[in-house]
Amino acid sequence: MYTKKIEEDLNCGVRVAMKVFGGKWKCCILDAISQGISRPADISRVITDASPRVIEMHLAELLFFCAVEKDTDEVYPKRSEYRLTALGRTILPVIAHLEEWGQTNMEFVKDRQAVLDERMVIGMHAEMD
Amino acid sequence: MYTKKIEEDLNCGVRVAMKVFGGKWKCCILDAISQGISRPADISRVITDASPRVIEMHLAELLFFCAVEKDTDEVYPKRSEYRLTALGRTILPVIAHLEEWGQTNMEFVKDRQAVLDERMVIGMHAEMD
DNA sequence: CCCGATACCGAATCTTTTTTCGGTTATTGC
DNA sequence: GCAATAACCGAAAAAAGATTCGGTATCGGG
Repeated sequence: MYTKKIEEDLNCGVRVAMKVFGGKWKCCILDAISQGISRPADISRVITDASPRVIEMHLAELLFFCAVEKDTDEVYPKRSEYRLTALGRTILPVIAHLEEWGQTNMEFVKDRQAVLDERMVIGMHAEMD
Repeated sequence: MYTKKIEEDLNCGVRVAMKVFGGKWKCCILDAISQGISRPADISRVITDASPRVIEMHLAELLFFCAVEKDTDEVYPKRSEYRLTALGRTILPVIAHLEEWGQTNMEFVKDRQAVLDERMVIGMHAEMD
């Protein structure tokens, strides 16, 4: 985990939520675990865009904030199983809400992003609209 | 806006949502605008922790993705008013959901964070739990 | 005529987050 | 005995994002 230089304000609900499940891949990880994909190696195989390292780090943070719990077989080959806690399960509907908004507006956002990408290639003339 | 080096995947709803309102202060800005605080200078006065510059940049992005619309008086002193678009209004319930989760779990998350902060001061001995 | 207000932009600098890469431990399969 | 697997950690490097600072423009008050 990181040591922050700038004091963070956890008096805002949105910030608190982002603290717990705001990492780049945390929603994907929680989603995978909720589907029964419980071992780190399996999660890595499902979320191929994320490096195994970041999945480890995110799992450690989710564990620390008690969104997931771990159960490790200490004999080798080590096998860990991650499961959602009661707290973790309360996050799922919030993620579902985010996911729904994103799915609804995906095409529009992609289109706008394409405009932006094009501008970067050409050289950023023209206005923002 | 920033030029990304790593190609981002906008096929995930959560990522799409975070793209549009995932900046550090975007939820606060949308909330302020929804309450009728429409001018940049006023938003800055309300969100004192954010620099005016980042508010400008976030407003530009919200504008680009059509979450807000702008209406500028081109005579000096320039006065701009930002309002939520129909799209922007659809974000509010999602933010409310995030905010609610955060409020519900604020004390718990703060407590865990305190454990982490303490560890940083002392020097990071001990396990993660 | 300078100072403050308003809006906004560019660029350097910092902080935070993610990625990459190498390592540890110990078992199983060849 | 060597490679593959599993989980995980540390540290450097890269990328993303936020902040700071200075600048533009123009009006109005003192």
